[in-house]
Parts: sequence; structure tokens; C-alpha cells
Amino acid sequence: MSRYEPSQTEPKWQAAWDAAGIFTARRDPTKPKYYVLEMFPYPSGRIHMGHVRNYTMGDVIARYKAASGFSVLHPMGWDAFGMPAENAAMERGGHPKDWTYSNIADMRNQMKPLGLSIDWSREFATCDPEYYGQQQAMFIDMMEAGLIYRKNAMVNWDPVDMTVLANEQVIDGRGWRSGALVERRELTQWFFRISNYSSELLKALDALNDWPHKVRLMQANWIGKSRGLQFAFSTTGAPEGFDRIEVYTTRPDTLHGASFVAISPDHPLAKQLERHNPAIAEFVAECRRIDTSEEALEKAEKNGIDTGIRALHPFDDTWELPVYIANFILMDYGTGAIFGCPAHDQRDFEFATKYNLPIKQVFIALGTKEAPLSEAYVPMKSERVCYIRGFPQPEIKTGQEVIEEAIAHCEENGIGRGVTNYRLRDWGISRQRYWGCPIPVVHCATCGVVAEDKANLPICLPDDVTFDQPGNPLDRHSTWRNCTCPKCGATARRETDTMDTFVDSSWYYARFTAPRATTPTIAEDADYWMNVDQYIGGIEHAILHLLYSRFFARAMHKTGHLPAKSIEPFNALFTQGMVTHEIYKTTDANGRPVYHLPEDIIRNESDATLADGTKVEVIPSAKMSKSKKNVVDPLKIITEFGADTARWFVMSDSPPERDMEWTASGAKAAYKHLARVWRIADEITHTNANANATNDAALTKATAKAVDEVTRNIDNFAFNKAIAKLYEFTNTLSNSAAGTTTKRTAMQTMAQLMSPMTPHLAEEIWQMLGGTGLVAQAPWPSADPALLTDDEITLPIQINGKRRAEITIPANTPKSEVEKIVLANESVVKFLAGTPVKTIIVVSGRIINVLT
RNA sequence: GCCCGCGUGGUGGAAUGGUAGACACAGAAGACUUAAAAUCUUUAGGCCGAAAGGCCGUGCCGGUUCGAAUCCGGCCGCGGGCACCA
Repeated sequence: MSRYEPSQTEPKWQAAWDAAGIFTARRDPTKPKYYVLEMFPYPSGRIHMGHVRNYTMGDVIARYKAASGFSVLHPMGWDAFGMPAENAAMERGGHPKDWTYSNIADMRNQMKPLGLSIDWSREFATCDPEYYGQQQAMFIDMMEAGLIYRKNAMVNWDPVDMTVLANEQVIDGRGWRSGALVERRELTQWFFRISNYSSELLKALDALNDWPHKVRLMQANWIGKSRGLQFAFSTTGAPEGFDRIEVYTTRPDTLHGASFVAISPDHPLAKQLERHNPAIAEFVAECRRIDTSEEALEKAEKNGIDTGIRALHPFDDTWELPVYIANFILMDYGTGAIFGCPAHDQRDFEFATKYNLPIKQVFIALGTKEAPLSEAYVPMKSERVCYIRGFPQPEIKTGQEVIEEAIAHCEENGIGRGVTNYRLRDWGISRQRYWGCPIPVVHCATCGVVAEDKANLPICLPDDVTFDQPGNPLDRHSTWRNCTCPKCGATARRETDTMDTFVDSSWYYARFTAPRATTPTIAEDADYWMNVDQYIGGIEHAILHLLYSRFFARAMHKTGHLPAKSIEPFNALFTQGMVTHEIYKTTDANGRPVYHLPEDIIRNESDATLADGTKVEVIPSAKMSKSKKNVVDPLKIITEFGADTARWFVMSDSPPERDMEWTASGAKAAYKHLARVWRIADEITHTNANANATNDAALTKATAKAVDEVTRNIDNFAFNKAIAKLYEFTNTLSNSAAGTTTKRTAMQTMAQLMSPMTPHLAEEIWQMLGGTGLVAQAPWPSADPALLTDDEITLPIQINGKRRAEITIPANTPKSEVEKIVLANESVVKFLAGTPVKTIIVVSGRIINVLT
């Protein structure tokens, strides 16, 4: 007898797979293709359990599809540009490039022992010049196609470090390093015209049936289509050129309740006024001390300042409304100016209360009388209300109806026009940072802004840079900055902004189809492999990454880099949950929290201590993070139990879309189970039991059911249920008194069913039982439908909705017969005690409900 | 603040309009063992009961239905996103 020793067997099978080259993706015209992709990782240097879970899910699908006869593409790469590399350079010295490539090497080494069926020959990093050079080529094509432009936009400016900050680098309105109050500052930046595609990106969501409903809903809300009225207020007392203020409203039905006009602090009128009015200048400056995030803006106290300008109501030019500058009006949405109707908008209500503005009701709830409001009355647009202003007599209508009438009325009278607006803004891709893809553009004194000549690509990042001072090293690098204009040959200046890393991740899926090509893609490869059949990643990417990718695929199609079928690049999407763990905390002498690694904790049922007996506070589970030290190193688990145990555990118990709790005991239990399966297989090879018709038939039937259920569960991404079924099947097989031949067949099937989750163990068992070749190349088993049905079924009987008895009857018993059996049932008779029966509801194969 | 989810035994979860708690973890009892580990067997939502059985129970409140963890309305709690984190 030998033992289950994954440390011996796992490397052996990994070498066997490599030698057979079975994970190398090949265009095979004789097979249907299947492209499975997990969101590629940022090379932080260490893999974590979240990665293990993410890649194991993809691997289960990849191996299952390969066994099911598909030609599978399952690649891996690195989302390698971004701030952490620059931060590391600033903190520890060194170069972002060295840091990144060394992290990639480390992470690759940590991933290989997991035994993932990845085609490593296609690996690339987005910081490879071969990759970002092609991205630059596409940028130039997209520029020519009119998809890119420049405009002014706000950034977070750290006035002490003299540098632009990312939103996450702004903490409570201050720069994370300098502590200085952050200001909003305007810079000229590069934009993709994603808003040209607002309507299409929204409409196309309807066809993404294999995407989670919630992701589609989140994207739809993000795009934010609205129908409204755009019109202008005439003004009095405004500076020259501002005799009209354009506003946009989705509730033109409330125009009769308008009590003020408010403009954004970034509105041209506000900018004009701040030049000559110190009070306004101070207020606007104060507004700009909020960082650029919408969250900060929304949470800030709502403030305004009266400009002294008056707006004339379009229906009555004797009706004057004060014009405020208000900190909650976004310049990016609509026209950057609104009118406020306090009676029917909570924010306007609070604003009006604060500044003592009139609150005039336009409509009231049915069956009520006009009375002073304590909060805004905001019914659904579809709800019928009583309009008390704007009509000769009160009229009962829905908001929707009156909105449409109001738009029509304003259009007829030349007051304004109905417009469809989107919340989605153009995609600003300029970053004032070094470690990103350089924007391939040159600034020439005579020619202006000129795209680089494609022959000069890639525009590589210079290696000789330092990070000892804040700001963008490219800006300081005079020899890199100086270049010649591709148009006129004069001396020119290179663009020093680099691209948002979301650009890098918006097309890597396409690059994987031809990763070494000297063009961004190759038509034959893209035609064969696209689209991604199954995309897997975190829900945190539900909006930005996925929306940008959907846009970029369209832009790539427009510029000839992807076929028309690929404008929606991801056929199916699955969003997995996080891996969580308890947090262990003690407190140091100064009262500061000290966190401890799980491996340093002795965990009892009710409490936890350190090795020296110190009590440790146990904080409920949260996402694994370095700062809280609630991390488990996958390598340690692999060393102790093997990769299959880690893979099995992350797939068991929790449904994949939900967070899963990592527990040491759970990991151990997974190992125990795998060892048990191994032992049962081993026993089968050492015994020789005779056939037994009844027991053999029962096991054969159980095997067919296991095949059926595990297959369906994998198809539905219900890996936890597939595993539960495999536990059950293990118990059945272990307790079975069937003959050795039948048991051997059952165990071989078990190996196949387990192979997507625990590929090494499956190969081991497959070999033990004399299977041909590699189980990784064996065709997926199928179940004989005749074995899946039962002759007899047990049905519960309810009396008035409460379960009181059950009966076991032949599966094909007709309803009328079932009723007779139920009424004759001893427990039913006893329970009814003569009460007459009104109805019997028989749900075939499910339940019987007797009503009295 | 706005948008989107989630909430079931001591724990992870199963059941997505039809027997609530499959499967597993931790627990308890037993077998084997000099002992421990490993393994195997049994047990297990709560309350009442010797048992048969009964009552209660899916975050909270209300509704629809013969029947609700599941559908609807309102609330509470937790998580994700909010355009320069990736």
C-alpha cells in the first residue's frame, strides 16, 4: 500500500502535460473553439487565494471544454503598467521596469505549481514594448478615425508635491504624501469618444444574455440615458455674453415650481464672475478644494452663493429667479446648469430651506390638499398625481405624461427642445505618469499636435529615469522629450502623458489570439478565436473595465483590427466573489492595533491566542489584505497539501459568485477527502470482488447520476454543487458492495469527473486503474438517460399547507390514482378525522396538498 | 449621497413557488490502537415530550398564494462601484 503524496505526483503530471504539449492552443478547423479567459492579474509579486480561486474556475471550464471536444484557448498575461511600480521605485529605489518584470517572474513561478491548463507560450505583459507599441499604432488609427480628441479636464493637484494625484491618493481631501489640501486644476488631456457610442453600448446590453443581470443593470445605469428638456433662461445683470443660461432638466413638468437657477462652480459664467467678485472667487475656490471624485462631491455639504444675477422664467418674464453657484452641480452632466424645484426634489428642497427660497408645489398626491411640505414630494414618474399649477384647472395625470406635454409645448413655442442625454462621459486617458504606454503624439510649433509616424513605433519609455522627486520623469527628460516633427521635420516636443492602464486591459483579450504579431491582431486568428466564450473576473470590474473593453472592441473594429462579430468581445461573463479570512488583532503599548498572520495563531473553538498564550481579538472575515495580515499564502498550502487540495477547497462549499471564507480546517478537510478518494481507488486495485447483479446495477445507476449532475453543475458554474455531488458519489462508491469490475468503472468515471478540479489526483487514479493515456485528454463521460430515472418516487403530503405524511408510489401513477392513494393513507385519515376534503392539489412528482 | 448586490443551524452552504437545512466543517458518542495520529460507524436547527408526535424557525415588519427562504412593498445590517487603485 502506498500513500497519497501530492508533492511527488503533482510535478510529475505537470511535466507529462508539458511534454505532451496538450495546453498549446492551435487553430483546428475540425473542432469548435472555446476561448476561456480570466481577468489577468496585476503583477504585485505574490499570488493570493483570490487568484487561485479565479484561475481555478477558469481552469475547470478550460479542462471541461477540452474534454468535451473543443479546441481551447486559455492564455495568461500581466496587467503590468500602473502606479504601484512607481511607488515602489519612490519608496525603495530601483526601476519600475525591474520591479515589474521581477514580480512577473515570481508570480509565474508561484502559479505554475497550480497545474493550470494555460498556454504559456502566449504569455505577455502590457509593459512589453511589443504590446504597447501595437497599442500606440491603434491609437494613431483611432485618432485618424476621429475617436480621440483633446480637451480641458480637472485633475487632483497637490500644490506641495506639484503633482497630479489619483483619487485613491487623496485622503480626506489631502495629498497622501504631502498632506496638503488638494485642489482641482484644469489640464489639457486626451479623450476617447466613448460617448459617441452611449446609445449603442446601452442597446447592445440587451443581447448579452450570458452576462449577470446585475452587471448589465449597473452598466445601463452608468450610461444613464435620460430624456429631458433643454432650454435657456434669459438673464438680467449678467456679464456680457451670458444673457442666456442653458439648462437641462428631466422634469420639465416641474418648471412651474422653479425657485432658483444653479450653475456649476466650473461653469463658464462662474469662471467669469470669480475674476471680478472676491466673494464669488472665494466660494468657487472653496468648491475646488473638493477632490474630483463624484463621491466626495455628493457627500459634501450642499452650498451655494447668490450671484446677484436674475433669470427670467420662460413662461412669465416678470417672474425672476435668483442664479446661484452651487457646489453640487456637475459641469460634466447636461449643461452644467439647472433650475431647482424644491417641492419635488429633495436636494433642491434642502437647498431652498437653507437659503430661504420659495417652495412651490406643482402637483400633489391624489386625494390630498396643498399643504406646506416637510420634505420634497417625489413620486414615481408613472404615478398619477394631481397637477395644481400649469393647467387652467387641476388635472390628474402621470409625471411622464406631463413631461412629454411640457417638452412638446416648449418646442411649439420656441422655448426649448427635447433632448436625449447620457450620463456617460468621454473617457479621459491622459496620465501624468511614467509607468504607462506613451501617447504617440508630437507637439510641433508649426504643425501643432501631430501623430507619430508609425515607422517610429514603438515609442519606448526611456530607461534612464529617477523617482527621487515628485512629478512625471518624462517631463524632466529633455533628450526623450525632444524629437522631430513627423510632418515637417522641425524640432518638436514629445507628448509626455501616458495612457490610463484601462486602455492596456481593453484589448489584451484580442492580442492573446496572436500575441507575437507585428500588427495589433491577425485577421485569421481573431476570426477563429474571438470572441471570448467565457470571461471570469471580479465584480469590481462590472462597470469601468468591461464598458471600456466593449467600447474599445468597437473602436478596433472601426479601425480594422477586429471583425464585426467581436464588437461585443465577451460572450459570457462570470463574476466571482472574494476570498475572505478572519482577522487577528492585538494592541501594542500605545494602543495601536497589531495584526497577526493566521499561521501564527492557535485557534480554538471560542477564542484565539498567540504561541505565547496572548489572547487575540478575532475580527469577522473580510477580503484578504496585506495590511490586515489575514492572508494565506497559496504556496504554503501547496507545499503542505498539494495544489489539488487548494483547488478543491476554493471550489467547494461556497457558490463561486459569492465570497468564500478560507479556513484552515476546511483546507485540511479537502485534503482528507482527496486522500480518501485515493485510498478507495488504491483498494479497488487490490481487491477482487465478484459481480453482484443488484449492487452492480445500483452503482452503475449512481455513476450515471453523478455524471449527469456534475456535468450540469459545471455547465452552470455551480462548482460547489458539483463537488457536493462528488462527495456523495464517493460515499456511495465506498459503501457499495458491487463487484470490482463495476467499482473500477465507477472510480474511473470519478477520476474524469474530478479532473477539472483536481487534475493531478485524477491522472494518478486514472493511471492506477489502467486508463488509456492522460485523463486530461480523455473524452468527457456521458450518462445513459435510461439510468437517470427512478421507478418509484416518494412524495410529501400536505394537509392545508403543512407536511403531515408521505407516500412512495410508482413514478408514473396517474393523478386520479394518486388522489385515491392519498385519501386512503393511514396518517391522512387519522389527521383529517372525518373533516371533508375540498380540493386535492397534486403537483406531479413534487407534492400533494389536501385542502379542507 | 447615488447605483448594484447579499442576508438560511455553532460554521460554509443546499433547496429559486412545492418535504427548509443536501454536501461539508467544527462538535458529541462509539469502534480500532499500549497511546496518539489516521481511519471507520453513529448523532446532530431550536423548544416541549420517555416515545409517537407537536409547536417554532430562512435579518425585521407587512402583503400575494392551496403553498413563500424563493414573488411584491417597507425597513435594518453587510459588501461592491462611483469615471486617476487595478
